[in-house]
Amino acid sequence: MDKRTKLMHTAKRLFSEHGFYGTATARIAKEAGVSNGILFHYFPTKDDLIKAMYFDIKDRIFHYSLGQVYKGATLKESIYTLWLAAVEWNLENPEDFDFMLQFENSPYYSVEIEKSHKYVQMSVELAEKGIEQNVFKHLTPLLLFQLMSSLVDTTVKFLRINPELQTDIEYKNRLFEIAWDAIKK
Amino acid sequence: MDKRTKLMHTAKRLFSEHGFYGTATARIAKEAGVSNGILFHYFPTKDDLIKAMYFDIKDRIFHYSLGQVYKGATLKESIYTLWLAAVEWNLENPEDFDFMLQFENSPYYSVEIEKSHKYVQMSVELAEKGIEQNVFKHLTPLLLFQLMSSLVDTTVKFLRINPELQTDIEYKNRLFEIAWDAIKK
DNA sequence: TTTAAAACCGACTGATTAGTCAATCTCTCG
DNA sequence: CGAGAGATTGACTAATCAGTCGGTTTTAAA
Repeated sequence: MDKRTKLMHTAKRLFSEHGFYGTATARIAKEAGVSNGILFHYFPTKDDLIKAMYFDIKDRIFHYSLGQVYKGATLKESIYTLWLAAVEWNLENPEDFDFMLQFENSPYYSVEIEKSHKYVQMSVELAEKGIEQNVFKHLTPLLLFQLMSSLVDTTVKFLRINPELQTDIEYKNRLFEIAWDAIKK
Repeated sequence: MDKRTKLMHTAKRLFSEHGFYGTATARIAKEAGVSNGILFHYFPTKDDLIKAMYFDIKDRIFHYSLGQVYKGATLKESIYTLWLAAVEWNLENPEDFDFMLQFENSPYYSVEIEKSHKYVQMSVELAEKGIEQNVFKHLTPLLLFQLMSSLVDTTVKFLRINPELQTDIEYKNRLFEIAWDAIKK
């Protein structure tokens, strides 16, 4: 693993545990087993590191989710697949999840940053389709996406403190129905 | 206004704008027009200040919301009233809203802290009632509350970037239906 | 009026921080 | 091989930070 990646791994762990505030750059470098200088070689400022991590995580969840949806699926099937992919990915990557929550609710974040990512763009297109087909409530597509996202987040938080339900696919289906009922007409 | 309150007001403004990380205690004291020492007289550590602010905000939204629900209301009416009260309070107090989002998604936060507040306890009781009456989905009451909360947050974020909709009560009712559909059986 | 506690001040400090820099090493490719 | 670019080091610094402290003022009750 190259040092840039090592740094991001360590930073993710420390940020999710101690927050942006509680994590010194020197500590990140030290625990990553690299020199202090190399951190600033790859990420000119601490903020750059934080933002780079955000885009990296979004990229990975995007590719993970996209690989799951298949062409012939109905709209509900596609939404279900994406919902489940997001839930499971976040459960399997708790540090990424915590990092994202912190980032998206910090002053770093803005709607512009959100909209700039392919993952969001693709989801919004799907929402538009659902509205056209009269399957979804007639609301702004971006809002529908944000609603789904926040329900995913809440679901993940819930399953994290109830790990015995994580393997119960029947229960997960019921949790999906919450999200589906929220957006469907 | 006493200095303790002044400090909390200023801290709220600075935290919501620059984050916990980006706000120095000295700056809070200076902009509040009080001495540095008095901050640590009232709040022994910066963390104490942050936590005190959290409980203060929860208290205020609790009293605001509770004043709105009336005795004879049906379950749906009560939920609607609480939903609307939360949405409007957050829209009218954007700094409190931003602060809460940051706090609740930071390492400061835990389920224990959440459950410790009356506002949550009362909401959970309402959720229990709805489940018993077979009006709500049969899920953990706390989960139902958390779902509602996150939908309120998403709604507030949405209305903030679409201010022209904030006075449209018809539109707000449609937004409420999202939340209602999510939890109702 | 006395007294004690609480409120208040702001200069100060020791620790910590993000970021720099001059030097060395490693890799790649002509 | 040789040369240039990128990778890497870690000691260093200037700034900043949370929190302290010795002393003064205000408050309120006795």
